[in-house]
Amino acid sequence: MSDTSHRRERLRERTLTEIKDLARAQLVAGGPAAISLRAIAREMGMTAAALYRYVPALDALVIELCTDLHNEVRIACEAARDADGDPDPVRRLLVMARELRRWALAHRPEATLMFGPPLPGVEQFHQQCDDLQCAGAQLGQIFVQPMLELWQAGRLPDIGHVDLDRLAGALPAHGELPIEVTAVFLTSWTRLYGILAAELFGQLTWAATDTQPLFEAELAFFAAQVHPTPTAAAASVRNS
Amino acid sequence: MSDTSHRRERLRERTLTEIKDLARAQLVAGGPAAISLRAIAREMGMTAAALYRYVPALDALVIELCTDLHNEVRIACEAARDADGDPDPVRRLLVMARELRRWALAHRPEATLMFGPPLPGVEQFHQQCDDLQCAGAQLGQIFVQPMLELWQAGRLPDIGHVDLDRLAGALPAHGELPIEVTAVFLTSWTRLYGILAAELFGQLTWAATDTQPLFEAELAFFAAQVHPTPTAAAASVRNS
DNA sequence: CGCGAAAGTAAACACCGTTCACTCAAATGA
DNA sequence: TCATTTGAGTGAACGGTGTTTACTTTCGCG
Repeated sequence: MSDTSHRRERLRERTLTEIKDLARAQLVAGGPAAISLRAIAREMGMTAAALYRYVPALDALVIELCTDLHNEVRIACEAARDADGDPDPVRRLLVMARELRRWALAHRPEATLMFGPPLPGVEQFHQQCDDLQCAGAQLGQIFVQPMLELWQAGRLPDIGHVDLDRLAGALPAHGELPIEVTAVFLTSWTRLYGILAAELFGQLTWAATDTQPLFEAELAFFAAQVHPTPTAAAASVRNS
Repeated sequence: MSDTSHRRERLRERTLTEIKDLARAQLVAGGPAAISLRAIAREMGMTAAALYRYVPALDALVIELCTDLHNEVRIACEAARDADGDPDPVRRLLVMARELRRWALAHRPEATLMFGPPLPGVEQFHQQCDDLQCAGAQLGQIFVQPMLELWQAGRLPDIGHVDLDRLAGALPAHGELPIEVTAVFLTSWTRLYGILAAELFGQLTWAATDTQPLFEAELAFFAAQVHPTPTAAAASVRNS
């Protein structure tokens, strides 16, 4: 009973992955706005209405795709980190950040969907705060974790001029992180995000065409700010 | 002859501003994707086809709206700067940056349109590099200018770890700026942009709900990096 | 084999951008 | 002043979108 039922489910899941694959293909081909249920159905030789057996609405499909992408880039960063092998937190951060940028520029439409503004109304926005940002938070966590290690080792950079009291009042409930780690993470993350998003969205095409020097400079700046451990780990600033 | 013709032109221009006003109202109400020619025409008691006497296409209308918004925020920043009156370049930069953030958060849909990814295809993207980024560049220029003054006064912050050679190879032709100024500008601009865009796009709702401490920290950090002039101007770090 | 649930279809509704042929009024020139 | 040209606006159509509803078909399970 469950055997054939499983076959059913597998078929269903296969159809759903086909839907998501086609959605991604459309995303790659024409950007986030080009994702269309009718076009997916057309390509699958089906009616658009049939897709509603698998997806409650277009928004949900886009959100799910967005979640998958967050996981994909997180796994890519983790893989790059593990492939490098260096246990030094700073080195791990640099490797992951570079992989994040590499992935984003190699998958611009996907990155635009992930890091750009949420598409339609406000519902999806809140959804992003709960469901998707779960994946988004997981992506952030792999950067938070090495910073936490740095903090535990007393190597965390000084939080420049951040008003910790006010920042502490603006944190979500689930934050069990030391406020210093949060401050350093947010500062570094938004700096990298700014360079990446600005390039992705063509915000500074009038000022520069290659943001790699800026990105590397932020990485080097961060690394230089980390308090050196007496033993080694000062040579990890070097590029890969 | 030209008298009546002028009246005609005024009427035409009045209609065009009405179109753009309604487009902006839709933008405010429902985000960039909610801008619709048919809805504008409906609200004006006209046919959608009639709008094509005033606007070549929806994309062009959005681009023009975007240009207007860039000018509007630039003028707002200039006004804040002039209202403050302090001639110190650092002080002017801080005032303008704060006004930029205040405006963006007070006009989130408009800011999303301006600072988010370009909506449809790639054509608009290039248009943004030429026509719109003309307005975008002007917005950037009011921040470049005080930095240029700082450079002339020998007070420009040290460009952290930016690879100036590589950066110099990635600049558009129209750049007659000293490379150090460009480097400092791009670094500071992308840092502020990152905080602003991240908040606008809900990218770190899982990590923080108020980015004001981060923004102020970046400003303070920049101000602290400026080489002090022998006379005064070190007290201008204070908030307004 | 027959039943029932799941999958898929067809049609409709309400939108959207855009184009084309057409009307109508107003400004222009002789 | 009168005919003409120009511009604004209309109506209909084409092709596209998301979504819902009622209906049909298919297929696994008892």
